[in-house]
Amino acid sequence: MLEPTQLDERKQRILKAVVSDYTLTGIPVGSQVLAAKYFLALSSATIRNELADLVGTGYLQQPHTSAGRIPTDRGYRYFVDFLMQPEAAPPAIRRTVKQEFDTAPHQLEGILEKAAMVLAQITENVSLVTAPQVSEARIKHIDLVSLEAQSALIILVLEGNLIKQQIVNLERAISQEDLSRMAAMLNRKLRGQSAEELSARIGQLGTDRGEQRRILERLIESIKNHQAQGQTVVLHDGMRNLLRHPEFVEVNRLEELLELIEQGAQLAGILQQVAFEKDVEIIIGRENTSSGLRECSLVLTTYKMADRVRGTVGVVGPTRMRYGQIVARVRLVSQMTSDALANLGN
Amino acid sequence: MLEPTQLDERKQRILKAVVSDYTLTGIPVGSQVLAAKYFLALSSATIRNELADLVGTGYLQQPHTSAGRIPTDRGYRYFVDFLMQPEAAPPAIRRTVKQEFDTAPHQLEGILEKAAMVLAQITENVSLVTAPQVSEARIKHIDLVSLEAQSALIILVLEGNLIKQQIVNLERAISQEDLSRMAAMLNRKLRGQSAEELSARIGQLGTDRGEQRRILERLIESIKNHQAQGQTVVLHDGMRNLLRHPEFVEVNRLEELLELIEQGAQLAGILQQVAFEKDVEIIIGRENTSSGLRECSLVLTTYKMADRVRGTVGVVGPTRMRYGQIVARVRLVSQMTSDALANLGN
DNA sequence: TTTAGCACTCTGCACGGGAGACTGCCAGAA
DNA sequence: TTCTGGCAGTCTCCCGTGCAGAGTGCTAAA
Repeated sequence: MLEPTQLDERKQRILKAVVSDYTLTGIPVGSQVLAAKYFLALSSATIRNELADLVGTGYLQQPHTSAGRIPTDRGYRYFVDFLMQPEAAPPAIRRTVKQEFDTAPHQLEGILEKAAMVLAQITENVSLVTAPQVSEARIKHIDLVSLEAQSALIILVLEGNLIKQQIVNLERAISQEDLSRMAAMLNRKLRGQSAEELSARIGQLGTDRGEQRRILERLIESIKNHQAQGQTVVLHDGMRNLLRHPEFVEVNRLEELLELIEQGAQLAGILQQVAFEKDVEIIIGRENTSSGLRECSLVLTTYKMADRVRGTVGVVGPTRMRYGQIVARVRLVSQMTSDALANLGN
Repeated sequence: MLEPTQLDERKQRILKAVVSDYTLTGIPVGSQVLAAKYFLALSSATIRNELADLVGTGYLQQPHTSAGRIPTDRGYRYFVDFLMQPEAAPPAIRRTVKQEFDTAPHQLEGILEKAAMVLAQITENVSLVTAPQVSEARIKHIDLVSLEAQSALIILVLEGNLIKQQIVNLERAISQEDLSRMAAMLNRKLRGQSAEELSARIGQLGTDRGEQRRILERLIESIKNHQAQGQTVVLHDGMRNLLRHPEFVEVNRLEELLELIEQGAQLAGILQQVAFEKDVEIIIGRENTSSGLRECSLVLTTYKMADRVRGTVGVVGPTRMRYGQIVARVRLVSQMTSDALANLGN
């Protein structure tokens, strides 16, 4: 990997200035601008030499001969790893966020939707939020509802008051009374466990309880299916914000991107594969495996519930984004989300 | 209102040809094209005279002096009311739709999501689907789950296996056993009623059951709140399709439109106000009250559950759309949605 | 009432030239 | 050795021009 020592201090300052200026203005940055705005002690000629070096080593590029410089993906990466400093969100923003979370419903999905909405708003980009894995969530309550035609509805109340439902077909019609009794029994035995743990536990119900056992098997099976289909839900908001960015005036790229976001399945895969070594993970431009994201960056972090990491919150936008600002705001929303989920209790 | 007799038969045929050709090609239609493609018996000069009349009466317009004609909103309205004939969806499309609905989950929200997805796909526009009013839906099952800190979770299973939840604060902690007993009682008394009917029924529980009554009041209240906030959910899909239409290369309009769709609240209002006199309602261009839709058309119809109209399905797209085709496809999806919901039983 | 012909208008596109921005390089200064 | 001023070169962007093409409206004749 890159070492910060690869660039001397002056080159670092110049790279930082180019990234900062370009992310703000969207205009390629020339040596004169740099000299005037950032390096009063140096002449533009000196800066030109440094810029040429930075182009040579792949941190900057030139759209055309007589244009200023813009960062390459590598340049952004260096900036993000070694030069960037998060810009704490201003009080007004913090206040808005707090207000929004205060009015969120006391329930997992509502909170995540709120998180997506707020994050899109304060970053002016597209927000992404993954819902937790169902199989890892503890079961709070099980209910069985009799439907006509020999089938029943299984209702699972999970941590965060998340509700999952599934229809099971039974061999014979079972009355609501019997189902309620069964549900009461299941509640006594299974409360507080996760669906994953359920699989192990299933033998302990005894062989004589054929019907219960079958229902339980269906239940576990359905939860696993949910998982296997890669059905991780990815909430998103703020697509409209994409249109504001000049990099998307060409509509072709945008279409691919919108499709990726609307369909969600591929995104879910990407978000789950992210290795969270640091608190905030940033994926820049061509570092993305997906072609639709080749000119985009992702800024991602996680949120927690009951002290365990449960899902991802983050932002997609053009590679030219104000990383320092966005990182701070993504972190803020992640924190508020975790707090809101903690207030749900268990 | 307009009478079909306002236009003689030849003008009708010309208007129809202009609308058809323009919706297909997107190119303003000139007199020569019309003569060559549609009116072999007439010269272009004759058609020019007719076109000039149609411009004079407001059915057509000219983008500029030396361009062909395009329909005005009024022209589209006339076309839709008197000239259009629905184009039955081809077997391949019908098959896709059927397959998608066959794989939909047995549950209201899943079916509506499927409807939105399919409709977006087969119309290549943005689909809209409203969820039913909660207050009108019959209650299948009520469950109460004890949470820590003197609160409980009310779970309502409604028609279509739609689940609604709400947290209530209690004066004192109540054990899960007591809550379950209470739930069993509520189930016996309230099953099969709608939330609206519940309000009337509340007195019959007797004054002695203070705690139950309070829970019930909260429950009704929460359902009403749901309603009052105009919280009608509007599902949508296919935003990416908008980018394909040449009318949206100018990104300004698009942004307003995307915002309208993503936020949903205003749309919900529009969709609920639609008076369904015919089976399919079409709103064209400036007939829309909302400024974001001034250059869009809506093609809307309803779906049913248990023989009652419960929600709206439809499409938003540019005014230049193939109305005949879209109407047939919206109808198809509406029908399939109603069928799928019927299979859920009650 | 329809048609042929014609002059007219407007768009779209290609071309060209000039202004502006920025560079790279070189020679001289620190 | 490092920095700087100067200068020629290059490329984009913008604007004006001119031309081809499409389509019209009008007029006069069939």
